[in-house]
Amino acid sequence: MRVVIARCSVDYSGRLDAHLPLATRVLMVKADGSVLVHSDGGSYKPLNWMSPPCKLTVGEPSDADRDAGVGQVWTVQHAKTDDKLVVRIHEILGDHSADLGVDPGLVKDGVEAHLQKLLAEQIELLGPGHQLVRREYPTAIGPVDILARDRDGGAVAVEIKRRGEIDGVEQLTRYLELLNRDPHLAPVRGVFAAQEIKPQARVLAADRDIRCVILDYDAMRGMDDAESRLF
Amino acid sequence: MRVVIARCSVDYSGRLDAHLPLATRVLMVKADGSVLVHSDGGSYKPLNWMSPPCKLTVGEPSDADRDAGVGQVWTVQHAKTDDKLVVRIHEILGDHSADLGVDPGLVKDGVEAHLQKLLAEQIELLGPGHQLVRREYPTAIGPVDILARDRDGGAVAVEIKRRGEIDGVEQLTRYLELLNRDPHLAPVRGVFAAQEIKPQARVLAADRDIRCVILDYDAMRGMDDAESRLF
DNA sequence: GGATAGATTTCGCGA
DNA sequence: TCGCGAAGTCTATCC
Repeated sequence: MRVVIARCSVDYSGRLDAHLPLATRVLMVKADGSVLVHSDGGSYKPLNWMSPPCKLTVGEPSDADRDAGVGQVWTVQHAKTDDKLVVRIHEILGDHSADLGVDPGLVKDGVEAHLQKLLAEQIELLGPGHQLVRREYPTAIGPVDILARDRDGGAVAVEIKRRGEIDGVEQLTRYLELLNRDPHLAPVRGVFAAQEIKPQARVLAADRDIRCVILDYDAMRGMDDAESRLF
Repeated sequence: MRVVIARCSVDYSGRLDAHLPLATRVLMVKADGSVLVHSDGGSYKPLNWMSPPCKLTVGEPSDADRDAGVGQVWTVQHAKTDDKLVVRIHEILGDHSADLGVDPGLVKDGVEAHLQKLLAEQIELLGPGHQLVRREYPTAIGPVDILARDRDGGAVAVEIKRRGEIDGVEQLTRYLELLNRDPHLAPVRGVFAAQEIKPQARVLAADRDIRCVILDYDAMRGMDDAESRLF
């Protein structure tokens, strides 16, 4: 890892063209050759970057660049596409290197998979008498998050999202269309379950006779802990 | 901007919980207090981070932490949510600060808006005799990118993407459904226009009788330049 | 300010 | 490798 603080201008060409005027920025060069150009603000996203696999070449400036005050030119060429990042460095204010080694990596918890697991365990949240058929019920266009039966034995397909938006309703609609072709299942009702459901998604779901269920993650997790303690 | 190279462990809690074991990493502290934790690989996305607005507090380690070799503890608390990032620093290998000033910002070219503008100007790319009605034609669920008339006066709704995927076809389908309820417009045909259209999107479009048109951005831009030079 | 659509999205999983 | 869905997505735009 090498961190350079420099006055520079940057040009990217590839999927789009972008230009950064001359200013002082932080250049981060990673061991795999990838380069990030950061300013002192914004979010975690760099102003410009080149993703690996790519190759960094340091070259001399052209006469025109030299006259404009450029000291060196970094060219970062992507290995597989024609994406290219060119950094024209006018002045280096800091240059620091360190050997970081391989990172042991991140441990995560709390995503949609967890919601799905919890809802499968607490399937009666869909209503009294509901029973789980299975998680990830396969269809021709991909698995439905949960397939269940209601108190009367009717099939229920559940799509789970952290945030319920229009896309999720569309997805569930495609599944329902397919599942309803199966005479062993039809008629299949749809349930759209999420921690939060956007108004437009709610309207679309209502229009398609899909029921919306809000999931309380903390309550479900609490229930899970309580159950764990019992056994 | 402050860049610290340190052996540290990191814990994030908020929308999820995540933990990074002890290793050497680069910590970037921006002027707005936001913090990025980078390893020597991956893409531009940090292993962990805290977005502004937030506040960084440097504190003494607890006795247990001190026994484990922790020298100082950074707590980065988000100002509006209860997201929190805790960095336990065992050893500082480098600490560099620089005043970057405000960045003049990025100049972009080549996005969807530009494609839409170019296609509106070169509407005959849809076929001889086509005429533009308007860009961003409003509907109840949002504006259609382009509404046009074909040589026979039939209405044509165009959805434009840089990369054409299933979502775009779904979006256009929703628009068509609405537009076809308007007796002044119906029947409305659909055109899915993109620089590149994924096979699955193409199949779905064909199934819904939506025509696919590939846009050659360079050619359209060249045409635009040529027209500009004429006037 | 809330909702929506785009992103040089990136990331991870499964076929 | 490709395709698809999720993301602590982030960000700009529009209402």
